[in-house]
Amino acid sequence: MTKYDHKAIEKKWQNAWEKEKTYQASDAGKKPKKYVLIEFPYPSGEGLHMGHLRPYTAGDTYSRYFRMKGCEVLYPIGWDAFGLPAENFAIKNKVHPRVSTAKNIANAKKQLQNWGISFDWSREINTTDPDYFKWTQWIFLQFYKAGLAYEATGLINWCPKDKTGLANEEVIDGRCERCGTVVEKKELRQWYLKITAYAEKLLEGLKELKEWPEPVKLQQENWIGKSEGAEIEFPIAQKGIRKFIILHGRGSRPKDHFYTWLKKKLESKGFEVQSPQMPGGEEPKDDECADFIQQHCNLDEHTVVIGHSFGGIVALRLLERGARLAGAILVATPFTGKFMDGKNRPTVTAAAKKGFDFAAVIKNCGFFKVISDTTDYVVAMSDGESYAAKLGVNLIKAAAAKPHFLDEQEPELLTIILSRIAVFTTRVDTLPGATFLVLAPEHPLISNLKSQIKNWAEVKKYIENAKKKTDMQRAAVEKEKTGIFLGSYAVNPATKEEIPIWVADYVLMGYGTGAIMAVPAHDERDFEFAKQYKLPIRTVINNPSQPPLNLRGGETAEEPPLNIRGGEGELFTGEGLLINSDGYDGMSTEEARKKIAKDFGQPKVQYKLRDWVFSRQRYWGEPIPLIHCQNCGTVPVPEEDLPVTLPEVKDYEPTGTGESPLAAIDEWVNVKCPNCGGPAKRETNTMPQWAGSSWYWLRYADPDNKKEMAGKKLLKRWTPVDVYFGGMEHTTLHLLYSRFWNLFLYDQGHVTAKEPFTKRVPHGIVLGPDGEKMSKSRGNVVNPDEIIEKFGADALRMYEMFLGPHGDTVSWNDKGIMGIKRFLDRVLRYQEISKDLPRVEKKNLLHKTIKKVTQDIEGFRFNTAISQMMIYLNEVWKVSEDENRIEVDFVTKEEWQEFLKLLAPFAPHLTEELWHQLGHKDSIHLKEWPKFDPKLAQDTKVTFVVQVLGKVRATLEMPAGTSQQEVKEKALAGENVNRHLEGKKIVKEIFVPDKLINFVIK
RNA sequence: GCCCAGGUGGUGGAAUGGUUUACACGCAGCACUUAAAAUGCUGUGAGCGAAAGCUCAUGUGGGUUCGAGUCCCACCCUGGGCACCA
Repeated sequence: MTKYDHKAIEKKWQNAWEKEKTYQASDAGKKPKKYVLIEFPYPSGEGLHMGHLRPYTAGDTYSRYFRMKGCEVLYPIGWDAFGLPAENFAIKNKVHPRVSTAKNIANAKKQLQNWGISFDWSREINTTDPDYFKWTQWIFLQFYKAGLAYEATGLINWCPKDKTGLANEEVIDGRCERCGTVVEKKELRQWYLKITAYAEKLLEGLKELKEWPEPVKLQQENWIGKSEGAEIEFPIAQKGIRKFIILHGRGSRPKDHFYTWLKKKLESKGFEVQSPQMPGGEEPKDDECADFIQQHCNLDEHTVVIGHSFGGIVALRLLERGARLAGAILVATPFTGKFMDGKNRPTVTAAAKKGFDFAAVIKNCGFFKVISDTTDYVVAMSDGESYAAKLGVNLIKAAAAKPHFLDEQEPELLTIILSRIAVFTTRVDTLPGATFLVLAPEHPLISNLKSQIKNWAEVKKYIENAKKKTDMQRAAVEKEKTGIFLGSYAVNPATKEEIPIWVADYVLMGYGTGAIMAVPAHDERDFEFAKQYKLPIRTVINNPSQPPLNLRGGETAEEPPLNIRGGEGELFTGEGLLINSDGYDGMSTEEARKKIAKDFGQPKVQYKLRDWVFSRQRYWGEPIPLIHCQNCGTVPVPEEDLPVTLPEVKDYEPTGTGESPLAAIDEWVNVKCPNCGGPAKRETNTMPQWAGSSWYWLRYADPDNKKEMAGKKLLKRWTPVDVYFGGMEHTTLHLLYSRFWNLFLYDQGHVTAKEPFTKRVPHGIVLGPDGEKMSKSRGNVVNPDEIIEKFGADALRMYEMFLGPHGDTVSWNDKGIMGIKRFLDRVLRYQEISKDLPRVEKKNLLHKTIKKVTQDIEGFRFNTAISQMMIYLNEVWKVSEDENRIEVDFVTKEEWQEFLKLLAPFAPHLTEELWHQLGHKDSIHLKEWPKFDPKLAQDTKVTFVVQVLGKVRATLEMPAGTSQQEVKEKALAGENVNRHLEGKKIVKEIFVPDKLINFVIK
């Protein structure tokens, strides 16, 4: 008995396929295209594992099937080779990541070839290849030019072990996705991609993805987290302010910038406003201006001075001279007199350099607000920070509509000046029930209120503690809510009542406005908080399942409303009719939402999705192609200078200070500004690993293009990807990022398909034999290469698919593979021993098998396709004791060849070998896929089930299509059936053709 | 807590509302062999029975139906995602 020498045969055909370029996809030709994609691997030092094998084999089987179906199949492969492991290896062993990566790639490539995967190797790509990342950088520049890449300082997730910032999506359960370290919050200047600008498009696009699994779409939808509601502003109760004076900046006039707009806004709130033109024009002097104001304006304890830029210096000068004011608001003031753009403004600098008598300034002023613009590139944030500290307040950071607050309208400024607290809510209808406000500990307005906060030390302690807690700790406390009263009150715009303002860490700065209106009677969290601190709970919606309350909320007309004693009341979060809400009483919650939003707020849509932190402080990534020039600000690297490659460094160690190791390479960092030729510095942050994988499928279409990311013609030929195999774990990472990039590139006219992946097929995880996740530490890792050594690639591939449905998590079972091995051996032996023997046709079974295998491959039910082929072989393979004495007929050569073709996508090596042994000279993998005749695929003989009262009492073998009458007659002749019918009357008869007959008796 | 997916023999799993347990593993018996391995054949949900056959079994409890693993309601458990998102 011959045994299948898998080693020799598999090698032989792998070499032949490579030589013949059997799987190369043609850019030309008339065949319909089919683009099948798997998630390209990270070439780690460990090599590829079972987790790679499963999707790659599925994609391979699928691709081979469509090739035989007559499609031009593109099944490409590449390497996602930037990333931390290579860099950490470099740090440890002082080997350049390029070197270790190349070695790992060579190894992984060999593995893939041993697995017999039919990749088109001519299109192999590598994200670390400068010819590739040139275009990754180019795409970044398109984002930058479109205003979708921006730099900002913010609290970001920071991994202390990897010493780099992380995107929101990379934090799993409060831990770093890569190394599992608890993530900290760190304030850093970072690059962001404005994925939030695409939130709506990403959400809308999901609707078009008809061939995506619902759970994947749902998970993305939840991640984007759209909620529709309203923003409402609560004015802070401030008594005693009657007048504002607006002091303009250097060289400006009262009609410039936001001044006129602000004046009108403040006047409409009933304040008196003066906006005088100060002397000095382009070169104003602070003392002259102060003189002028003192002469022309009435300054008193009811006046607040707003100083913009140079105007801020004048304001402080006035206070220093003894003017008494209610408050001073300093907007983007260059306190140190230094400018980031390098330009000279001599009088401003001179005025600032004089300094101030802070003791006098503080003594004469009720409150200070120091406001800096996070997008300012003229006045440094540090100016604001140091002066805020000297004035004893926290700096208020605001995003100006135009840098340095130069726009005609600056809404954020108005909010700060008026001390209004904006809240976002999806339940505007409950506004009359808002009995207090809660700010997040990071809320910028808190420092604003400082002068009014009597227990500042306590508040400060609370805030600092909250900031120290990680997200995980903050969420873990869940049960007990903590918070502290700020001593200030805001006005509920609906009830006009003054309600207390609290700080509590159950309110998150990152969502909405970082402040909420608390409606304890109708929100679970607010309810808990109110109970804890005995705050009033006012019912404003009647619970329909409870006895109705009167419109004032009491049970009888005489009873007072239900908002009396703090901490007492009921919670109801459902819908109903409004009560206790004056003009809104009796309305449904739905009606009230519309009406109250119209009266007191404006409609607003909020998303949970945050912008994508796009910079990493590491070496082994694509350098962000920007240059910082003292004169021109941030300048993109000209496209003709791309790619910006990585310099050689001695040390790959991250600095840990928030700067990349690249920052230490002076000869790389220092460049000439492409704009003005002056001295400039390169951006030293690199891109996250997700960058290279966010467009790679586009490059496969046109991998050697030197002029473009990918040519339109070839993009049209190949994209979108028809089927994308991959893991659930990428749903809110790679898959979302890729859709974002593709949608953006589509909007910019660079790609031809709006959505990148027509169909998404998730695969299950392969667990170890113990049912646990395979890991070195558990010692349950099954190495695919060892299995191949023992059983061959065909057996391994088929067994992986046979283990269970493609989407399910499966456990590897060492013994099970023998079943597949036996099957393959039997296929081989069948062909051997059936030579020169008489043959018969098994048409029905063959067509049934063709039908099942075809439909199962298309439906990704590879396991049942394999079962059907086993059934076929079992049926034709019946040998008595002596193998040479044939008991059952062999099928004809024609039928056998059809069977081999069915098996070809699953066991490519064996079938190719047998195919050639039958005398063929060409590859089985390019032969036409068998067709089935639906009539022949049906059974000629069927088993009828005879039931009495739904219970099986007999079965009948009869030809398909037998009439009800005939079946009934035969059924009633049966002994057992008769016994159950005895003495009863048949009241009903149910007949299902070719299936069953059921007698209902009485 | 909320949102998904799932729960079927000793095991992996199969099953358009129609014989539950296909296919495979494992196990048992038999054949071949001096023997073992390999290979082949037969059997294999549980209980009762000599057999014919009967009863009970798809997480639990109800319901719809001539008939439910499949549809509906409630609950339990496992896996995945989100998690104070206002």
